[in-house]
Parts: sequence; C-alpha cells; structure tokens
Amino acid sequence: MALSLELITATARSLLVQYGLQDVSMRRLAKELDVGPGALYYHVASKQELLRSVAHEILSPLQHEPGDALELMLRFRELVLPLRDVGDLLLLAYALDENLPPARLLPERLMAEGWPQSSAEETSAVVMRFALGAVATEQNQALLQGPAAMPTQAPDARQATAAEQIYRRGLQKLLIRA
Amino acid sequence: MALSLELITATARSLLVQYGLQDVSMRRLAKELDVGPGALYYHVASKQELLRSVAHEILSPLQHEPGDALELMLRFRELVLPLRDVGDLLLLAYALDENLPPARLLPERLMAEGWPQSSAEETSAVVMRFALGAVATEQNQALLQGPAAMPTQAPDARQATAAEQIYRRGLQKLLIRA
DNA sequence: ACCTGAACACCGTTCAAGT
DNA sequence: ACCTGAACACCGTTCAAGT
Repeated sequence: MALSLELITATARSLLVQYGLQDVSMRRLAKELDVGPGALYYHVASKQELLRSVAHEILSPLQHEPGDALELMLRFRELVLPLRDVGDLLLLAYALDENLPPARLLPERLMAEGWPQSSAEETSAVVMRFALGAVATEQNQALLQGPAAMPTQAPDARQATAAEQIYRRGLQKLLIRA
Repeated sequence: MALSLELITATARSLLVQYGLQDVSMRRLAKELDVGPGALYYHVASKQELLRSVAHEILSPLQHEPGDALELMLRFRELVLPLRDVGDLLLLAYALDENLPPARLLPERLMAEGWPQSSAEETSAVVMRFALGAVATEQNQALLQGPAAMPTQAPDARQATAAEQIYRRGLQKLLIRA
C-alpha cells in the first residue's frame, strides 16, 4: 500500500472532516488504508503525535496569510470552525507544539504594527488562549445544542452570528495597545 | 451498595482528582463502587451527563464567592487548576450546560459594578471563553511538557508564574468597560 | 426498584513472526 | 524495511434475567 506519514495524516484529516474526531481511531484509519492496525505504528509514534501532525496540516494555510493580527485571527476561526470538533484537538496540539500556526506569526504581526516585543509576545499568548477557548466553545455548542442551528451562511449574507460577535469583541479588546 | 447519583458523582470526582480524567471510566467507576458496569446506567443517563454533574459539583463553590468579577475569575482558575486535566472536561460541560458556575454570577457581578446589561452579558461570554481556553492550555502544557515544572507554590511566595501573568492580563483587558 | 452478567461493538499499543 | 496477525488490557452502552 506504500504507507507513509503523509498518507496517514491526509487520511486522518479526511476522516476528521467527514465524520468528526470521534471517528478518527487508529483502527478505523487502518481499515481505511487496508492495513493492520499495527502497521501505522511503523510510521507514527502515537495517536497523539498523529493528531498534532493533522493539526499542523490544517493550520498551515495561516503561514501565508496577509493582513494584520485581527484578520489573521479571524481567518484562524474560519479555518477551524467547519471542522466541527477540532477545537478540543487544537488545545492538545498547542500544548504538544507551541509553534503551531499562528503562534509564531501572531507576535510578528503585532510587532509589525508597532508593538514592543515583550508585550507582543504576551498579547499573543493571551489572544491564542482566547481564540482556542472561543472556537472550542462555539463548536461544542453547535454539536450538542443545535446541529440544526449551524448557520448555513450564504457567503455574502453579512449578518454575524452571536458567536462571531463575541469572538470579534474579544479580539478587539485584547488587541488594544496598552 | 445503595448506589445513587450523588455517590457516583462523588466517586467520579475523587477518581478525577487522584488519577486524572483518563482514569474516569464507567468501568473503573463501577469497580470502585463494587457493582457491575451496567448498574451505573440505572442512575445516570450517560458518561457525558455524569461528567457534567461532576463539573457542577467542582464549580459550585463559586456560587458563594464574594468579590468583584476579576476576583471571581481568579478563584475560578484556582479551583480548576489543581484538577490537572479538567480543562477539556469543562469545555464540554459548558456546552452541555450554559448555566454552569460562574456563568450566571459573572454578568451579575459586572452589572453590580455598573455595566449595562447587554454589555455585561457579552463580556461574560467573552471572559468565559478566555478563561476556559487559558486554564485548558495551562493544564495541558503542565501535563505534557513539564510534569516537574508545575510550580509547588508556597502559598505565600507571591511571584506569579508566566501562565498566571497571562491569565491576569487577559482578564484586565477584557474587563475594561468600553 | 435496583442490580447482575453477559454480550455487542469497539479502543490504543506492542511485538513476534513473516516477506 | 515494512507489514501481518494476534494478543493485551481496556472502553461505553444495552438488556434480558434475577431479586
């Protein structure tokens, strides 16, 4: 089958997008790839490490994102939100890998906007924590309360949901230069 | 054995405190209580519902917390942080139950400090998301990077950890009246 | 009413053995 | 080098049957 880390990661990602995190098991993955479950462990150290790899792939578009810090974080939400239950995954992934995007880019952008280095770094940590909590909350609520309430946005219908409002307000306040 | 929701919840909580979330399984719980695994389901609808109940018990002290909004949220962190991996649990619990403490108390405190109702509610949602993301991040990092780095605080040694600094700064910014 | 016991349909991970 | 197959030690949940 020509197994590889790349193929495994890509398959895990498509399982995540199609069925959600609870369906991304090593055994399900192995079945999808037509190998025994043990075969995966030749290419990947653990499930945790695999999920970190998936998270990195998902977030890599942020590396080439133009715009200021606010736009970067809005793009972060847009990228993560459609993946239904990836919020919990990201919390873990950021703990495993502090350099997961946009963790490096965010302080750079702030410094480009004139923030001094030390407060740019502190603010980045604050903003990342807020963003992770906000998207995880938003996703969990969508999953548990109203799977029907997930707003099917006509991409032009520019009335923000309540959750989007809360996200923007938080960023606005946190990104005020002290 | 005189099983009950209260006994099951209390036992689950002590398992959580002693061994961490990954050791809180329905089967382990049943063994601890000397019953078959199925017996639990006579008293509790699902594991998710049980965890919500545990979360509620853990956070109930916040209901009798004096002090302003900032102090309330600092107490929240202190309450949750020692429970090692409860951050992920809380994210889920808040999605299942929007009234979990301090979700009701927080807007009340803000209004007592002179905030108008609508912005008190919005700010509460923002602050809760930040707090959840922050404690989950802090806990995950403590678990994965340095189980040794968990600062054993002499309760008087008043030098804040980096994580505590970040938490305070976030709250400060979010609690500025617009 | 409350619980047992067994079953169903799964997990992550390891590791000898094969090719 | 890469993978199989089987095993180990688990999961959450259901449900007939017992008391």
